[in-house]
Amino acid sequence: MLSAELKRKLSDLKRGVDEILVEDGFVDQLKSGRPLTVKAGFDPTAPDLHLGHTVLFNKLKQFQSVGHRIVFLIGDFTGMIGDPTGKNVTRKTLTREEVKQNAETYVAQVSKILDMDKTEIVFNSAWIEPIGVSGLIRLASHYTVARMLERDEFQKRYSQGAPIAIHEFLYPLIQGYDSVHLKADVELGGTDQKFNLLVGRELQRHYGQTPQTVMTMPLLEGLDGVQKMSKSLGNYIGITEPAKEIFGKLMRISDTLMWRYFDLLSFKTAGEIEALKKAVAEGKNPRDVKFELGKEIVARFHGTQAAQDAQDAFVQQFQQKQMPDEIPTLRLSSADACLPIPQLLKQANLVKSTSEAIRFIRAGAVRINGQKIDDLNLTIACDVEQVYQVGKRAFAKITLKQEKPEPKLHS
RNA sequence: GGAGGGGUUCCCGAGCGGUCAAAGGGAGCAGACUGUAAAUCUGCCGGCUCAGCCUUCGAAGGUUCGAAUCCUUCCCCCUCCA
Repeated sequence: MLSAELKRKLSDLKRGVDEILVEDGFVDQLKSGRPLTVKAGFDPTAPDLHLGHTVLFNKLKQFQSVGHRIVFLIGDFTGMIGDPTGKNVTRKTLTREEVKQNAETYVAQVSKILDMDKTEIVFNSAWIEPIGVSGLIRLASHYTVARMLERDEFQKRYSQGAPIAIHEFLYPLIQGYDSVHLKADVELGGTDQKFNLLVGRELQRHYGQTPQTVMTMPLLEGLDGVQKMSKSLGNYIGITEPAKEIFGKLMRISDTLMWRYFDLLSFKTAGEIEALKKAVAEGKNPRDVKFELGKEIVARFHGTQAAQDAQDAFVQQFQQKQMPDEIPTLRLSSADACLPIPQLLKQANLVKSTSEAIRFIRAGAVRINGQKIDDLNLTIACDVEQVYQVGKRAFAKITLKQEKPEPKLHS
């Protein structure tokens, strides 16, 4: 029978988790009362973290705050192989310098969530390289092809006759060996990592260790609400983005998705979230609930004041349709006394091309000083400061200056 | 080693000598509506000195008045057999 305290610990740590393997083992570990070694591995490739990544960090943070030992593993060795999960996208091999730099960026960003003073950062090349080819072969002897093929991804590809390169088998093995080396008690990963994480258990058993507890965290959907959040799909919110940007993006997610974000990103208790749901069901405007989400997340990365400012600016700009307080000011130069509007917008980077500018003007999306314009041939005179707006979000205060043309040298 | 299929604009995918900057769908963007939601409707969706011109259909050559479409060589991907 579990004590009440243990039960509470367990359910706190289980919150938001997709799956725990094996829960009984985990309970035993918690019972022991000793600090657990909690491992999570990361590719050294993409140092730009987004909210999707933070789901995992939030969980690490939780472990850390109750006194467990966090090992932050940078997979610089495995990074050279490439995880089979993402099909067979060829990865560029990184130099040591690049890996180091990426790692530093990682640490800087993660420090918004984790206490880095209490976090150990390790690189798996440190122990994988020394074991050499013979070590690798010995390692490979601990696992069978049949077991490898159990992996969903491999099975699918194998039965479809799609290629599986041998080196792809090595990834889970090495990742598993990391757990052996670190004597990990718990390993966290995304649900897509389940297989790899389980290999770690298997290998630890072979090396006479108690198998680690595997905890998988759900993948956070991106802004579109369907595909997982990822940089390459462009449906992400980066944690280094400006406060207003994060706030604005969060406001644009659908009401349904909002609850998912609450579950995976908010530090509110399950009870608090339930209460919000109930309030909305009883007629509270979901927008206001979304405000709360936005503020909490922005505050995490930019502080409370910035969060409040972001909300105020948002209300002003979009609800009251006023111009934002801060509009970037630009000074552009022109060889002539005036410049056609499409060129001006392009030079100001409000549009990608003059063709795009023309399209926007035709669509009625361009305003000058709040006044919609429809004249494609409009030219802008020098020395007049005006506010240009393209679409709902892009603003710039621009003054055009006539510059003397470069004296042309006859060659 | 043998046989076959294929590389088209962000993605999928039609086109198979001129009417092709290239159908259709998706994504994206803008406009309307709103809560900057979602859904829906409308439009746009290579570039430019924009009623015209320039550059795109794996790469390079060639045939032709004219090629994404035909020919040659090369590169790459995939399937089946061994």
